[in-house]
Amino acid sequence: MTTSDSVRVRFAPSPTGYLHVGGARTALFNWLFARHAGGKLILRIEDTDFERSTSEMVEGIVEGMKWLGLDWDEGPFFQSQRLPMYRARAEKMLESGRAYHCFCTKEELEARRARAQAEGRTPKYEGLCRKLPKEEAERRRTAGEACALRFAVPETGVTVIPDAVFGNVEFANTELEDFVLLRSDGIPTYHLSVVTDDIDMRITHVIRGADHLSNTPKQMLQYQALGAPLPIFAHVPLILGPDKTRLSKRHGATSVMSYREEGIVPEAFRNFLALLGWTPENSAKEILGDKELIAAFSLENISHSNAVFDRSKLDWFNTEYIRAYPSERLLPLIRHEWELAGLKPESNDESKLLSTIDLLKPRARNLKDFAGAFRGYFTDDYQTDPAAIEKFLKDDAVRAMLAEMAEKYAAASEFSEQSTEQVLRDFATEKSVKAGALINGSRVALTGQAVAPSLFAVMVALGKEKTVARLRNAMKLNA
RNA sequence: GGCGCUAUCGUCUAGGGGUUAGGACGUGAGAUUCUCAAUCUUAAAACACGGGUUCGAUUCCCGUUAGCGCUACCA
Repeated sequence: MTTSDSVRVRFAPSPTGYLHVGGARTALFNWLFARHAGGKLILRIEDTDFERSTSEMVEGIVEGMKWLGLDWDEGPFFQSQRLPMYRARAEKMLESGRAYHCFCTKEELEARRARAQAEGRTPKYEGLCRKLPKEEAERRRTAGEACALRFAVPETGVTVIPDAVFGNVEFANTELEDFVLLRSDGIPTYHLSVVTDDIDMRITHVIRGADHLSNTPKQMLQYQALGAPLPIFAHVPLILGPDKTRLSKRHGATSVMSYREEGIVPEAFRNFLALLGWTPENSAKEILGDKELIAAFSLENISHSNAVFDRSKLDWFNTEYIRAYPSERLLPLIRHEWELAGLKPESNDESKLLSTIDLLKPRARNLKDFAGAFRGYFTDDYQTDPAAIEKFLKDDAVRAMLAEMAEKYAAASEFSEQSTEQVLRDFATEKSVKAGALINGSRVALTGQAVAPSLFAVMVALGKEKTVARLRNAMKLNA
């Protein structure tokens, strides 16, 4: 057995919300680590909070991972289906004296917490029921009195977490309270279920958000109580919004799938996310495909500080990826955008669509551009940008000349980039105007936009018929 | 409040006892004149603060401040 094939990591979201950006980054890091090590990634759904967990959210998480291209090797496992295992673990800890029954009611607990707070003391479970004689606890429990199971935290000493990212992090045991393992309804809390599952699923590396760092001593104590080997913990700094507070709905899109809806290409999003909180060793470039990301990934290069989600950098990655994508790969994504925008391309000729996409993609920043600014390349059902008219077509004389020039094109036997340019330049000479004026005007008349690729390439892409028709129509384009 | 983590350009970061503190995104300027959201050139922009240690600290230590996290019979 080599160390590499023994690596087992997990992504363990709770289905109380869609797959958000932070969760996606955690999933990505786990995936990169597993693939780098040739290990396994396990998907585990932490749905022990029945109140808030829904199956739609499970689907949403799966959908988000698939969109990002993150595949897993085992699961999804559902904690809700593993309840007996948690109870068995809890029972073991009760038997070994590391856990005890607590009969305090929620109300009592809350009242005491409020009082502690009011008196300026640290609100912490005082261990009232810990002092209960075993026999009495057992008697009350069998008599049917509701009770939770608490872990008996050592009253002295420190628990030190050897974290692969942050190094040794120490917590005094006195700071920890006797946390609940099993709720009075028999449902495990997070603290019990993660530990149980991570042991049972033979997880070797726990890679998760730094928000769990403070919970980790509670988990370490259980490993010790259970005599189980400790996994390697690696806590990953959090992702913040532009105002440096934790990324949340307030900041707009936090669901991964909303980025697909915004026209982001999945690889661009993945690349962007990978570089949020991690930098590959001596790598000058930032555009990194999955293979490169996997090859370079290591826990050591994860940063210790939180990172701000920078939308403009995401947009840059998106631009780079759209440009680099072969048009064959872009086409299905663009078709999705066309559907959303209700655009039906007039041509069914796929090679024509592909060549038009190739022409356009160096100027695209977003998949939506193909259904928005570039609409006129695919359908006659488009609007001319008034600002573009204002810029290049407000002169009646120019518009009239374009209409006149349309007839030159109609009469032309050849229709190539060279010939179309020749026609225009000859016509400009004939009219004693600058070719540029005609070119800029034509651009607006032909595409509805002030920005486009080289005009003659555009003409060829549109074809003779459309070029003529749209130039003839130039007179009607009033600002 | 307590505990924990963190602190390099606006943002992501590299670096590390002696550096012109490097790169990328974004921003400004210029070039191109067939447009620009393309391309090229270029500029501005950072070691949070205060004490130590040291010949020398942005780097190591302590403190302060700030931000974030945890502090539930949520996960």
